[in-house]
Amino acid sequence: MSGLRIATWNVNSIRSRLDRVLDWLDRRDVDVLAIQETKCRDDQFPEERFAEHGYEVAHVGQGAWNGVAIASRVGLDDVEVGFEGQPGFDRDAETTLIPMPVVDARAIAATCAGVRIWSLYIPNGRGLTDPHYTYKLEWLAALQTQAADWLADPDARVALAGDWNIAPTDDDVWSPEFFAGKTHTSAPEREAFQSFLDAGYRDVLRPFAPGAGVYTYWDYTRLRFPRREGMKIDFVLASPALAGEVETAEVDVAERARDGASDHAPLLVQLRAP
DNA sequence: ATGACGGCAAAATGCCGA
Repeated sequence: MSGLRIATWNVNSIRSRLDRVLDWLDRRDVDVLAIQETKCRDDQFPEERFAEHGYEVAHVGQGAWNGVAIASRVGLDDVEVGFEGQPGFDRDAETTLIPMPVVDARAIAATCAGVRIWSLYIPNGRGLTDPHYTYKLEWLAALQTQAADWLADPDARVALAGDWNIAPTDDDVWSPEFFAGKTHTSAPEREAFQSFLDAGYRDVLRPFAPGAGVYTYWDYTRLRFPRREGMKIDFVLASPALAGEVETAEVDVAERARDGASDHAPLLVQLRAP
């Protein structure tokens, strides 16, 4: 019996990417997939198609934006939408007097074969002086507070999987200069990412793909993919116990090369057989 | 100095993305 295969993928619309996502799950023999940017309401999510391929799905959607899900063929228990203290964002704060922050569909959890999986879509930030940037940092701080607690049991098997919208080191972007003054590489964002590592979480990919030029995202424009100009912004951060079970991890870059691909490639993690 | 691609929708232009 082989070990669990866990993946994360920002699919940039599950309705546009449905056939290729299902095909990828089959081809890569994936047990659990954390999905981000489903871009649909709960009633629009194609659960039946996933069921045909043997997967149960937990989803929380927000229409055209955001949306996260977990698809599993090894059980899907204790589903949790959002995390305690998850901040909201007020889209109309600039133009309306009454604050109306909305808790975005950016976090969902489930326990699959004994692993607590979080599918996370960290806010983009937009610009260093944008309210969305403050929101991003608050969101990460609130998540870190909870995530640190999830490590109280040293045997806890926890995976924080998703689109972190942070490139933690200069090796993780094709041009550090290009991103100077922009989001994703700023010191506060990198410190926020580091705070998860300081709490004990580990980037499960880096040991298997060290150094520069390992990316999970390439902009659709400017021929970024053929020019190999990408960013490493998708991560599976694992608790120490879970990280110790990892046999190998890889970015499926070939999936990004296909016609009609998401701008993100999937990240696949293979655990050792029990 | 802005756009490019791509997706979505109170849709044929505006928004969001990183």
